[in-house]
Amino acid sequence: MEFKEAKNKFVQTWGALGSQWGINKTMAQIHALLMVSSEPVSMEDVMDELQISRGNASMNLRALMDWGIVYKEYKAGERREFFTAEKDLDELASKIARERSKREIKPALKILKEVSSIESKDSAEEKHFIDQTTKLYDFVLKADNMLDKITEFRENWLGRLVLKIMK
Amino acid sequence: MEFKEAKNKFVQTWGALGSQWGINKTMAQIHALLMVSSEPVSMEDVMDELQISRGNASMNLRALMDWGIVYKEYKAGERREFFTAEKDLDELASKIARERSKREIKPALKILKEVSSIESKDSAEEKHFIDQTTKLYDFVLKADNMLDKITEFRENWLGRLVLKIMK
DNA sequence: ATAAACTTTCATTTATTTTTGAAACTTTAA
DNA sequence: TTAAAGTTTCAAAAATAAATGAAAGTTTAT
Repeated sequence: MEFKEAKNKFVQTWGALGSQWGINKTMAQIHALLMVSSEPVSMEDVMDELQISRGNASMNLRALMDWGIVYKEYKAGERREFFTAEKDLDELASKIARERSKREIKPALKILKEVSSIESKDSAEEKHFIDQTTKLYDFVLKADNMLDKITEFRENWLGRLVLKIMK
Repeated sequence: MEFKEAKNKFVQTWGALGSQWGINKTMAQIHALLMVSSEPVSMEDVMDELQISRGNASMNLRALMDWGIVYKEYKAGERREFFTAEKDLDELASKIARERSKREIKPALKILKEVSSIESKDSAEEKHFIDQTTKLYDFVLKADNMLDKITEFRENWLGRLVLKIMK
């Protein structure tokens, strides 16, 4: 396999994986492209390589920046904007986890709490509902906190040092 | 909030959360419904409660059984089939993790390995590609193994005992 | 053997999500 | 200040994913 083929395969695979996890395919593909680019990439380049429209490129680059995993760069003497991806994988995972927690898990938790707090009538059906949603709330909360802990730990410099030494 | 309203809200929320994570909305809703039902539920009930067609109910129930998180049950003297969800949340998480690993992560890993194994030409661009995809392979592999370890641990009865005691 | 009760399948329809592209907007250099 | 270079927005179009429903397939009781 030659470079160009491999690069394309990687971009397609990353895009497909993204779709399966609820991330728009093009967004994942752009991210893949930037991940393996040694140099900052212009919007024009992204459009060319992925054969997508300017609007699409613009919107998904913005979304990636909102997620905090792609950065804008300015080159001296260049008018255009260039983009680079966060290449540190621990940092990447941590940002994705933080963002999904904020956007999806926290709001879901709020609703789980609400629905598990209804007045307990005495039917077995309602008792089971309250019991099950309460358990779910506790479980999701615990899982979410675990992600937070990992993130906190990583951001703490002493932790980082330990990580580096361990590696 | 009364029971019926709370139940509906829970089902909708679980469905929305599913969509965001790449799981078909109806599949997630059916799962939610079964999770909070104290009694086994017939296909007819599912169709009624979620206002969906027989075909849709059938296919999504099958998909949930393929994931190993919903079971068929037979009631004595009843011709119809009934369904129940896996209600143990650790078990549920473990099955979902196993299944996503098998269907999505393992195949992606295979391709990551392929593309990271191209002959290294000497351009910086190609070097960077190989370096980055190799790192990604290692990272994803490590994350995937972690999930396996957690699952293994949970399945081991001694481990289970420890878990119970810790709780 | 057969018909009633129930489930599955899949071609077609519907709904949802994503993409396009052209107009509006912004920035910069001259 | 203005026009060229570049970016963003968003209504409409296209692509994709999901749902329907009727026909085909099973199973069970008689």
